[in-house]
Amino acid sequence: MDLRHLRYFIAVAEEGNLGRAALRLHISQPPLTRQIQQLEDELGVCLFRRTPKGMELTQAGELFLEEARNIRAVVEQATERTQRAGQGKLGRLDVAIFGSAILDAIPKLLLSFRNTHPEVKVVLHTMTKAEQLDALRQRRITVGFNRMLGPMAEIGTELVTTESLLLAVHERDPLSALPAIPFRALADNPVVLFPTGARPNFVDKVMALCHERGFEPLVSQEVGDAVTGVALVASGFGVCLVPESATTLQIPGVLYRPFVDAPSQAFVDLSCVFRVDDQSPILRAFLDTVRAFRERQSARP
Amino acid sequence: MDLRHLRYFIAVAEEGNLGRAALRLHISQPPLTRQIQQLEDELGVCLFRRTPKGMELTQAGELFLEEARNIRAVVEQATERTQRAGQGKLGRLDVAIFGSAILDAIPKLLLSFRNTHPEVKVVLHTMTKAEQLDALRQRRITVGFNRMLGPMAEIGTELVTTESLLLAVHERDPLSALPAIPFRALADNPVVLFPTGARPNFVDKVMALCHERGFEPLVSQEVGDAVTGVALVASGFGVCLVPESATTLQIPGVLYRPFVDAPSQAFVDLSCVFRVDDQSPILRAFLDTVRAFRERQSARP
DNA sequence: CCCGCTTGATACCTCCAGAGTATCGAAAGA
DNA sequence: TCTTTCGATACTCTGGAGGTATCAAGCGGG
Repeated sequence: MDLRHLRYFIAVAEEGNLGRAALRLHISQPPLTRQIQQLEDELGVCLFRRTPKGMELTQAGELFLEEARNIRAVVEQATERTQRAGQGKLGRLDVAIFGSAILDAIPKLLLSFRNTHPEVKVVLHTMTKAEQLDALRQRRITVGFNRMLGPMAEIGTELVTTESLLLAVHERDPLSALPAIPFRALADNPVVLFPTGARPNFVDKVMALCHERGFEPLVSQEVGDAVTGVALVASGFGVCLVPESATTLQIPGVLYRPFVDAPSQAFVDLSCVFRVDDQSPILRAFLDTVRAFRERQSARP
Repeated sequence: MDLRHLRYFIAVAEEGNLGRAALRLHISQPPLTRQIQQLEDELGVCLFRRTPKGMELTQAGELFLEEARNIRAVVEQATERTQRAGQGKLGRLDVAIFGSAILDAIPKLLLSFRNTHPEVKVVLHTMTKAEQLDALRQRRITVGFNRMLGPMAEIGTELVTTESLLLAVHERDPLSALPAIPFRALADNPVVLFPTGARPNFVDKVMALCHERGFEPLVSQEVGDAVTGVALVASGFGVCLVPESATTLQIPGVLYRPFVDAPSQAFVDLSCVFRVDDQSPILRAFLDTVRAFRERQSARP
């Protein structure tokens, strides 16, 4: 049996007459006769009463008509859903994020994607950078977010946003009296650094900036993420270099200050990572959203 | 799109490899390649990732796999149900009965049919003989039950059972003292006759039997059906000729007696009627049940 | 009562699409 | 580097879907 048989059968049942059905199907009457006979033979069931007035459905035929219409509807729905999936409008997107990155850009980005692709289920996974790359290779995630990403084989990156560095200081720290901090202040004040873990990371960035200026920072503590770092600042562990978005964290006692001498490399990027060979339409749609987001950001800084 | 495409697609998805899928489908690999390409072109969606290891489903492909399996199941179920309908095992049978015939044979018959064809919904309609014939012609019913049926154009009959005539008498009627009644007694006792309505009927039968013996029955009342007739006997209206099955009506004060001289034509038949041109498998199955029932009846009288 | 119209069925032909054979190119493993 | 395994392509062939012509049966009108 074939979908053609069903199409023909429905036409004959609805027209009640081979000639008119053939007309509607844009074929001639004899092949239609044969296709209906073939269908009946294959089912082993008589579907029509042949009368001089036309074709009348038998009881079995009436039942089969319902079934045939149902099959047709199911097939149509299946193709429609598959096409939406093929356009990246239906499905699932597994996204990896790192501990404290959910501060500013990522929620906005995910919200924007959700608005344009309401039928895509976005699943979030918290992972370190190394775990993200592993998960990408195993296809457990489709896209990851991270900072300080170097070029990697098989992995593509797309910049989300670039943030300048700020210094988190305690309100009772004398530095907080200054509206902007000179970078060298890091040589004399204990600094909380993050994250520990896979290199290259934010710590390297800060160390490089200091070495560039010919001094060694006074490291008081290394922690896992920005939230912990700012918490330690609140407890008097010293100061902490954080990306702009960390200012979302309003912790009592902590103030954020820019650098007065704004070093040219005192910026940190947030990018997303994905397999370069991944042609998934959902990923493509997501990357489009990322690009649109970045353009909107740079348009009104 | 074609059911063949779905079959091929499912095979490739399950084997993960064109070669093995082709083997399983008993075709060679190149046509399979083309059919899958065709399916993808038609949907406008990429369903597989081609890798050197084989064919991996994309996300859209996975969704379509579920849909395809579902379609296959729906089609299978449709053919299966249609085939059962074609064998008369699934569907609906509209049956006409007359007022008081539901006494003995018909309930047993319907019960027996219900046991062998549990998925056929039997719908009962109460109709007079003339209404039954009309309804048959308009296909509002498939089979009817009645007595005293002559040959009719386009209508076939199948004998259900033949019952001998009994006389219903009141227990205070002197006739009730006799274990069997002489037929001539009808000449001297008031008789309740039924039914009124379309000829030929049971009344004609009784009149003919009397005339055959050269007397005219003393008619006290004509009524519509056996139940009313027996009720009148209970009220002292006289005697009433009834078919054997009426003895199921156990009304206080009414006794049933056979005729002592059992006239050879003192039998009345119950038949079913149907369109001779009706090839419906449910009707055929029902008529088979009727024949089997009659044979069982005549085997142990 | 016959003729014409409508209905589905049959015979025969044509041609396309699905299936087969041979072969290629790419990637992974020995 | 060579071999194996995978999918893709080019070419050919054949079965079956579709077309034309025609038939047989039943109904309605003259």
